[in-house]
Amino acid sequence: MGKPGASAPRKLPRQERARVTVEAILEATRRVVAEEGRERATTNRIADVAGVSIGSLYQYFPNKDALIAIVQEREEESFRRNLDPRFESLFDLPLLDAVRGVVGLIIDYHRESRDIHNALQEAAQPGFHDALMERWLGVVVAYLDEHRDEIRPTKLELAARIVLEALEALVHEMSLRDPDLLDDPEYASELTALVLGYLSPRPLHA
Amino acid sequence: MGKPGASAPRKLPRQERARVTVEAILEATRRVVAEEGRERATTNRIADVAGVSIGSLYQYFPNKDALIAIVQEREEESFRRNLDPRFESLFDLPLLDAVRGVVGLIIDYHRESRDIHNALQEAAQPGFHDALMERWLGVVVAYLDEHRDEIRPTKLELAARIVLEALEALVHEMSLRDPDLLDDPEYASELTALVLGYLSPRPLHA
Amino acid sequence: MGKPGASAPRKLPRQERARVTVEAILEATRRVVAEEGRERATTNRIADVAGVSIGSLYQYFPNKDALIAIVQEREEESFRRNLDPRFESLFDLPLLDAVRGVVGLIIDYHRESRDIHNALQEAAQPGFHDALMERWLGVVVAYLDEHRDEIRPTKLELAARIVLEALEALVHEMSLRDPDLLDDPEYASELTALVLGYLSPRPLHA
Amino acid sequence: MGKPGASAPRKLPRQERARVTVEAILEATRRVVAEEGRERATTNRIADVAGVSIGSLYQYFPNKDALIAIVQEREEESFRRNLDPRFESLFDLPLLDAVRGVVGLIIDYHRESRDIHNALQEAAQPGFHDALMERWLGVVVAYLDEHRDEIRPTKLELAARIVLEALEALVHEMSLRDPDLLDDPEYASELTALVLGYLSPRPLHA
DNA sequence: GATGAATGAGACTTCATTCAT
DNA sequence: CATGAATGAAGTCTCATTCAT
Repeated sequence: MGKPGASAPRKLPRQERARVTVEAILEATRRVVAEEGRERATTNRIADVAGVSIGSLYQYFPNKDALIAIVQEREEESFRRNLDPRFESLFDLPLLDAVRGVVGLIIDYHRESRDIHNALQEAAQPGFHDALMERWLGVVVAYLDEHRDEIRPTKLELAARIVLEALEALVHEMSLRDPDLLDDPEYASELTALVLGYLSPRPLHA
Repeated sequence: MGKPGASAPRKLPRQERARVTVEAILEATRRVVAEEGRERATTNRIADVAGVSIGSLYQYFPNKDALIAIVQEREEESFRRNLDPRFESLFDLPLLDAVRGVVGLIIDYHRESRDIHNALQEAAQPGFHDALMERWLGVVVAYLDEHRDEIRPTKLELAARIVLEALEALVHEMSLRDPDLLDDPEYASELTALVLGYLSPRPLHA
Repeated sequence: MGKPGASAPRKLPRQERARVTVEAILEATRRVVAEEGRERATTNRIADVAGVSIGSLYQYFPNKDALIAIVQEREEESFRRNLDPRFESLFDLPLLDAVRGVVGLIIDYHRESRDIHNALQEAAQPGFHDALMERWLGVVVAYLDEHRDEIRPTKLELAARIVLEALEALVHEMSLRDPDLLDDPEYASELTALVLGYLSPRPLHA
Repeated sequence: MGKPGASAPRKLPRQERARVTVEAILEATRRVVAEEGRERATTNRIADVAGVSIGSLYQYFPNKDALIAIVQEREEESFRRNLDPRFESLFDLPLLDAVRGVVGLIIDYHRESRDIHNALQEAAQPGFHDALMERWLGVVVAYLDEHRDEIRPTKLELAARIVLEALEALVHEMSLRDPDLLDDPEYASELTALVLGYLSPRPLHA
């Protein structure tokens, strides 16, 4: 995973009790990182919030970085499980609906995960963002390829990247700056317009 | 500024010598943060790079956060001075040219300032980004207002925000992930297409 | 023994199963200490190597020091059983052969037990060395007494100590620094010469 | 140097005050290691004994190992300065006097430095012993070479090693076990006899 | 009895900040 | 004013030992 400490728990919990502890630590990490930021997320604080001794934390995680990396992976995995199916189901829809769907999906995603997403992204690590982006990119490229004659751009990978990155950034920013906007249908429809306008074959400056 | 001990130097330098010292410290901070990242930017390291004793640093800056805040402000100010005039000069151009100009401006901006921008943004502090955004927003809104009849969106502030945020994010991402793309005219033209497509009055799904 | 909680198992194993456990722990301790050094010999590691839970370890040994003390005693005991008979059998031989025999014995001893001997000696505890020394000293003194008229020294205890200590030290050093020398018959013969030269009644500087 | 942390102070003291601090730390290390053993020699304890904050310790020494390595080097250096000249001056004397001199020297050396020598040797590091041994070995070999026709051994390096190692070990042991013996002239004369008997050309078992 | 989960004192080290010179 | 020495809270991590199951 690039960074040190990798991701394998140093000891696998055998008893139920231990599984609870591990879970508490992971959840505490998630919360502390999300709510108080990465700087505040000291191992002592995490152990504290988890209601567990510092020793227990190190019984299951080899070091702080590994712990945070694991939380990150889990977050990612969780989003993967939630969003990927919804995302892929948009595949069969016509352009307009597909775009609307993607916009909605990204908005939902940020609504749910604002804090953790944000705090984790703060890290230098590749993070979420990239993983998501990477996986979705392929799907979008394939979709654009299938609808090649309905759209203007020809460099599909570039186009896909522009679309996804723009949506992600815009929603992300808004989720930080003006969260209420996420619930405003007009915002969603403007984002849809942004994407459709970009893809649209019509002459731009006739 | 959110943080304590914000941004006023604790003591204004009276003598020339002192002004030089303050300058050295600020420049050292900038360099260390930009080149070695925020973690490595300890006050002792900064003083060292500045060729100044740690005591002197604290003579002029009440604490580390304030020091960094000031550097941030100065960076911002510097960009303001460089970019604002160029930005405002686009004001008089027709839509197409104006958009092209803004795209070029943002690309230039990131080309020059990747490291420092990036390192500072890492902070939780509002940062650059926002300041820039805030100021430009007004200009863009005004411009859109003047060209109201050439564009589709009616909520001008929202539209301006979408445009600026999308451009900023896309260029920022690319500057990190694929810096060479910043020099590719095709990338610039796609970004232009994105914005024009969004603003364009033509019916999107007639 | 100087240290607290010295050397009595906190609980004597009644069942066969328990005896096996105790044995496994002691053997694991021996191996870990010998092969990985005293620093690596944590109680958890020992329990692990013994294939036993840490709880079991503490069921039979009150603390780490006691555990190691016991291992030490057993090592000593083992050498006692192996070497003492051979040592005592030299008793009846004439001086030259007796000395040769002792030299050979000490060399063998170190060849076999370099690691454990070494690792245990590292401890501040009196250790092996002394126990061995103490027991053998008496035998040597008795022997010298019997051969009183063939040797120069009259303070027999001092002489015995000098002889044994010199041999032990020289072999020990060589076993660490140049182990191959232990197999070189010339080394053995030089050691023999050292002892005989010391004991020899002949005028040294006539 | 072998071990980590090397030996360069991380920062050279400029002011007299700092030099005093550094000295206090080194002396405290020496004392704590000598009097309480290596295990007890924690950096906090050392700082405490030095009457200095833990931060000051780390201002001048990069880590514990380096600190101890430096103390070791200094000890060695100190002995070098004290003993080497005396040792080399024995060079010109006839065999009997030279041996007596060496015995005396080694006894003096241990009388002065029992504790520190002992504690430092405990370490796995090459240590004192070896350094001393190595340097002296050459001198002794040269001496034996010059007196080649007065002595029996022909493998001079081996002989030198046996002599030095035996003396060192015997004196070392005695300094731990029966320190008063170090002041007993009879002990010295027995050691002399040991060496002379070994070197003596007379047939041992004619 | 056995297991292994849990504990927490304490070791090492960093770094923002103060203070004597 | 400038210097840099000194401080110590706080962070990461280990490991002997206890305790619930």
